[in-house]
This record gives sequence, C-alpha cells and structure tokens, in this order.
Amino acid sequence: MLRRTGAETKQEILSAATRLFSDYGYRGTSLADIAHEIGYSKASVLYHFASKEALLAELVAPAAADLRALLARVSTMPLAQARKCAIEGYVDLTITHKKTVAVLQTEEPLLPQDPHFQLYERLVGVLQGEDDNTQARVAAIMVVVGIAAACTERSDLRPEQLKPALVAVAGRALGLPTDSPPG
Amino acid sequence: MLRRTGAETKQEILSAATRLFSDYGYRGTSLADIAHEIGYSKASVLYHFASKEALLAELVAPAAADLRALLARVSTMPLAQARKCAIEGYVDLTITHKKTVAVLQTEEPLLPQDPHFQLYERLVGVLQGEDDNTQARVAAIMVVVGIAAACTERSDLRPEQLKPALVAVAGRALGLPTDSPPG
DNA sequence: TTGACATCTGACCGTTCGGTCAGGCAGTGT
DNA sequence: ACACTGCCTGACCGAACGGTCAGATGTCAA
Repeated sequence: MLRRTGAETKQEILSAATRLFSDYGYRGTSLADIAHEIGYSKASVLYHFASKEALLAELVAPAAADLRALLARVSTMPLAQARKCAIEGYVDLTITHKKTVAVLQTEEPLLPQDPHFQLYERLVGVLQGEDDNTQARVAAIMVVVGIAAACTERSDLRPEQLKPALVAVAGRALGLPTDSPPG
Repeated sequence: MLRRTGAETKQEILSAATRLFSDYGYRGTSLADIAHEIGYSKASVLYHFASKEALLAELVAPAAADLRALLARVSTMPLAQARKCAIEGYVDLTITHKKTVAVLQTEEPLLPQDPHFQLYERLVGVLQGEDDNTQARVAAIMVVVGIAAACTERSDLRPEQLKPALVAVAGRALGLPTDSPPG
C-alpha cells in the first residue's frame, strides 16, 4: 500500500499550518482546519505534534534559526558593515520565510516575553547603531517591521525586484550612505 | 444612588476593551475579560453593545473617521503637498489613536476585504505617488506600517520627540526632499 | 404610590475548541 | 501464523466562548 511515512505527513501538516496561520492567524485557525486541509483527522495532527503550540514552535523554528545565525554573523562585524549586512540578510530571510514571517508579524507583538521577540529586539539594536536617540530607534523599528510588511503584502512582486527595492528603501530610511548612486 | 449613566458605562467599556484588545488581541480577549476589568458582568457589556464585533466596530470608528477625513483633505492637494501632509496627518492620527491603531495593526491584515483595510490602501497610494514601480510601493508600505509599529512600541517616547522623528524618517524612506536641513 | 423605563445580573444555552483514548489497520520481522 | 510497531481515526471530554433571557433593582415622572 502507498502509505506516506510519518515524516512526510508531518511536513504536510507544517505546510498547511503555515498557509492557514498566515492567512487567518494562529488563533483563527483550528486543528480541525489544518487536518481538513490535508485530508487527515484532527487526532492525526495531534499524533505528530504534542499540541497546537508545539506545532507553532516547530513551524517557526527554521526562520528563527536563520535570524539567530544572521545576528551571530553580524555581531563580529564593525558597525557600518554589520548594519548593511543585517539589512540584506534580513531581507533574504523574510523573502525566504515569507509565510512564517507573516505569522510572527500578526501573532508576535502580543508576547514581548517571547524568545522570538527578543531576536527582533536585537536586530533593531543592530540597525539602530550606536545612537540611542529617538530618530535612530524609530528608523530601525520602521525598517524591521516595514520589510516584513512589504514582503507579506498580497501584491506578488518578483523577488528579483523586491529585494533591491527593500534594501534601497531600508538604507534610505536608516540614513546609510548610498553605495550605488542612481542614474 | 450614584448610578452611572449608560453613556458613561459605555465609555468605560470602550476604554477597557481598547486596552485589552491592544494588549492581548481581539480574539485573545473575551467579553468576560472586558467586563471583569471594569467590575461589570458580561451580560452588561452585551446590553450596551449588540455583539463583540459591534463593540470592535464602535471602538475603531473614531480613528477610521480621522483617517477618512485626512484622505479627503489630502485628495484635493497637488501631489507633493499631499504626500507631505499625509505623512504628518497620519503620524498625528497614529499618536492620538495609539491603542486603536495597535488593535488594527494586529487584527486587520487578516481581512483584506475589510473597509478599514481599504483606507490604508488609499493612504499607501497617496504616499506611493505617481510612480508604480516596486521601490515606490515598498517605501509607501514600509512607511505606513512602520509609523504604526513605532508608535505602538512599548518604549514610551514622548510625542514631542516621536512626531518629528517619525516625519523625518518617513520622508527619508520615501525619498522626499528635506525641507529642514540639519544644523 | 404607581407605572414606565433604563441599567444590570445570574443562570443558562449551543457551539467550538484543544486534547485524550481505545482501537483499527497496514507493514515487518520471526 | 504470530506479535509487534507505526500511523491514523471516531468518539468522547471538559473548558471557554459569544450570546440570550427572565427578572432584580434603581430612577424618575405623573
């Protein structure tokens, strides 16, 4: 018989959950919804994941790992390079994990004590640079949240166009020196 | 006996709901939570509001009205002035209705067909200007979402500092000509 | 005092949710 | 043939939710 392996089913569940969570939110999606999406029963979802919360955690893990890696990589650089690299890395990450970021975007702000939230805090810190004036902080927050928002927009812009646009606008917002003058 | 009037109670409910919705989300807040917050019963909340959804609508109405007014005011201006005025007006609006915007911020993206969402679409259109290239659109989205995010941050920055910072960063992100060159 | 009205509540209802559990069913090694 | 294991399910459970309703209580006008 053509039975799927457990690992395959688990991946199917993760994919369906990512889609539904990003469209309807974590709280707006039931385990039954996820199960129905892939033609399994709710009990089957809970066979592969200990709880709905554990499913969310596993879903978010890859994006969180990438962000953690980016922060580690950037932390060894001099500030100017770190900011530039953080922007580009974060843009890549957001494009790659578009749907996952959309989930975090709508569900995370409610939990300041959440570990993922603290990663975002560190990213904001890097982009903010040494200055701790209001304007620098505002710019950093705007860039981090704005990049995520622009990527998760319904509009289907091609990544080849999207990435340079995001990097350019982020650089402008942060007041970074432009390295590729227009014209 | 010192009974409150119905209008007073209604306002109390709206205030408590705004606070709780912005902290825990619409779905994360029950009618019982709101009632408990102000020492009334759940049935009392439903005496003043037809439903939880109606409560949300009434809660959001003032901010939505302000945004609508801003868009109307701006629509009669030449483009350059409209963009500048839209930024400043939107910053004011967001600072004024900080908590309400926080509610919309986390609950709205899930409903593209929502009327409030369409107001945001129009605002993005104004900031985007005539260009419909990727970069202009990305900048507009980033500014609209970023302003809201920066205002609803936990950090308690004084509005006197916050407003000029937001306006300046937004202008930079959109590539507007700087009208007040730094010292 | 009485009746009309506004405000507020406890008790209740139907639904949905996350989660549990005993068991079915297919493949595999012996 | 047998037992074992991994995958999956229907039926069920308790809790929480939004919402309804009859009625208690207070206010005010006549």
